[in-house]
Amino acid sequence: MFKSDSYTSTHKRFDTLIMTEKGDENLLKLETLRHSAAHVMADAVKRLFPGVKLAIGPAIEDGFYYDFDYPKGFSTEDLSKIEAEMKNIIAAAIPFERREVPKKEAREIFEKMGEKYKLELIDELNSDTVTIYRHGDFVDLCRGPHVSNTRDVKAFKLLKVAGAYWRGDEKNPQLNRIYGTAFLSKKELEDYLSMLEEAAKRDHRKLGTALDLFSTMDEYGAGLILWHPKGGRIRDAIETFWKQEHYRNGYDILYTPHIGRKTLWETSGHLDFYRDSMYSPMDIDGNDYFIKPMNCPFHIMVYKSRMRSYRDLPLRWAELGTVYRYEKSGVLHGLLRVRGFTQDDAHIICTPEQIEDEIREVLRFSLFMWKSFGFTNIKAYLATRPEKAVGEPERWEKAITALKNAATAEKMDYELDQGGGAFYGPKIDLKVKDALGREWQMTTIQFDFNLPERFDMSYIGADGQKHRPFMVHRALLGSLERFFGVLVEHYAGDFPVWLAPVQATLLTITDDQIPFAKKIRNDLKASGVRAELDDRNEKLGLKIREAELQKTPYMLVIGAKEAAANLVAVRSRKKGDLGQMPVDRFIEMITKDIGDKS
RNA sequence: GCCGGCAUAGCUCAGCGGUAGAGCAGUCGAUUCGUAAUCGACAGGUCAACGGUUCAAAUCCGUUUGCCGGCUCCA
Repeated sequence: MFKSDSYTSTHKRFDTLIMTEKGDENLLKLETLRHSAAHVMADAVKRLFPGVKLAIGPAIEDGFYYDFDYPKGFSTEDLSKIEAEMKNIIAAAIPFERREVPKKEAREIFEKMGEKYKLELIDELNSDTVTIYRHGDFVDLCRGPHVSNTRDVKAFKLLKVAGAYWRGDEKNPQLNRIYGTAFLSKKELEDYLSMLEEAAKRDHRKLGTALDLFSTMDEYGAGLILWHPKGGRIRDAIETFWKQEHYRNGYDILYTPHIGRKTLWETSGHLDFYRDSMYSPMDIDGNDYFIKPMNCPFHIMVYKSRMRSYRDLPLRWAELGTVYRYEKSGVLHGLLRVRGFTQDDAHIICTPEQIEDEIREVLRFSLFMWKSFGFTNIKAYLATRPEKAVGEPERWEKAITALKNAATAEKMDYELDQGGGAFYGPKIDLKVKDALGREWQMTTIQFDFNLPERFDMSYIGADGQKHRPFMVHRALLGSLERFFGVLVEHYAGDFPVWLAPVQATLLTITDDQIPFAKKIRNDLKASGVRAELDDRNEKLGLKIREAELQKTPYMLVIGAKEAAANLVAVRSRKKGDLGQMPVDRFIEMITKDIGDKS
């Protein structure tokens, strides 16, 4: 017999509870609720679409899904039908019941229902017994826990249908997934839905068109980006800052080619383990050349261009290196997943004694960069040695210790991904949270025990002998394309003054002020301010509206009064009308903004 | 690559078997205006491409290209 769930029965109705920011207990409740919502949805789907087979239906970070085997597939219209049926099930207030049964019995139950995926799951479970949950006629293999009654599922919404492979493997049959979300209260559901709307409004692809920052078009190829003048301005501001800070932090800057001979990629091993991401070779004078998917082999060639002494180390070589990698057509996404992109790459080559300090410096530098771009919520993920790996274990140990110590020294909490490192070295990744609380993986600091071996890199130590250096790859922003995409969404296109493509727009009221406005614009430009003049014969209201829509930080209104008194009337996008002032004072003000990165 | 959806003017979208539409943007003209949209005229399209069904295709079918949502969340 089914009996009432021991977990859920001791708890109150969930819809009366409020989820707190980090309450583990509430998180558990939320997961329970979502998982229960997935069951209710599966029940509704089985009622509406007989013959559907169930796969899996877990709670996920912002909701839940259930995978169904239903060859016809679901349409968006089906979602509202399913929602309506779910509401019936919820209104019927059916209790959830839990039962622990021997595997054999579970097999019989699901065999009778023809649930072949469930049978596969049962066979894989290690324990002798499994738990099954039931509400009404709906029975599912499930670890639980669940809410006590279907009526506890109140605030839910189905969001989208999608294809998904059984167990995420493209060789397996494709299933139909329905995504939904559920919250403990209606209020939280509404907040979540409006967050989704806000995210859609901030979509960098939309803003990219509206603010004329960049474009992608099918005429010249998928996953390739054109940077328009305004996007170019921002990128230039980023790159200028990036270079300046790299020089300040002891880096040198390299420039390396876009293509390289086959032998280089053979030596590096890329043609063995990275070929799938590389484009076909081109023939040049009978030799195969490949477009680079990474910069490292070239940096190593620079290293090997002459003998290196321990006195030369550490070497910190950075490059804004544009690489091309094959990505499956279906995964391309605006600026966030592209086929050609510019990494803010660097390689640090150093002695074993230097790695602790070097890693700590990289981490510190990285955090400084993120802060400069307005990101303060950052998490670290440390990945250690996988089973299959190259490099001596002592080197791995030393590197992991250096990564851990650096994180501790920078007071960063890190999550440990045991065995999650690449075969050639451990790494620490940083994920940053944007203004909407979404997490993006950006920075990576990665040891490499493979390439120094393959290229036989060495330096002469104090003992006069050859030694193998340590090599670290690192990208702080990741790639300029991806970083820019995240930046656009983070600021919703409303860039701080130092990044804004147009920092000040001059707005004339009548044609009479054009000569004066031109002079002011030139003064601003001479002072390094990115200024534009809107001298069209249009009303002030229209010019202001358009400058606002372009998210220009400052508008300088110039009418007869200003021209006569040699003043500008300043309107700040953030603070509104600031009144009249001499140009010099405005330049002082905006220069301070630029310097403060505000 | 696979599943599903989508592709109409520069942008946002309507039309869904019977000769291509709107708003914004553009061009021209009028207006010279004080803090989020001045008025009018004009121009703009092989309805993504190719093939098919039909007396007739933007509309129905197929292929290709591109875009969008997924395919990593594990009873």
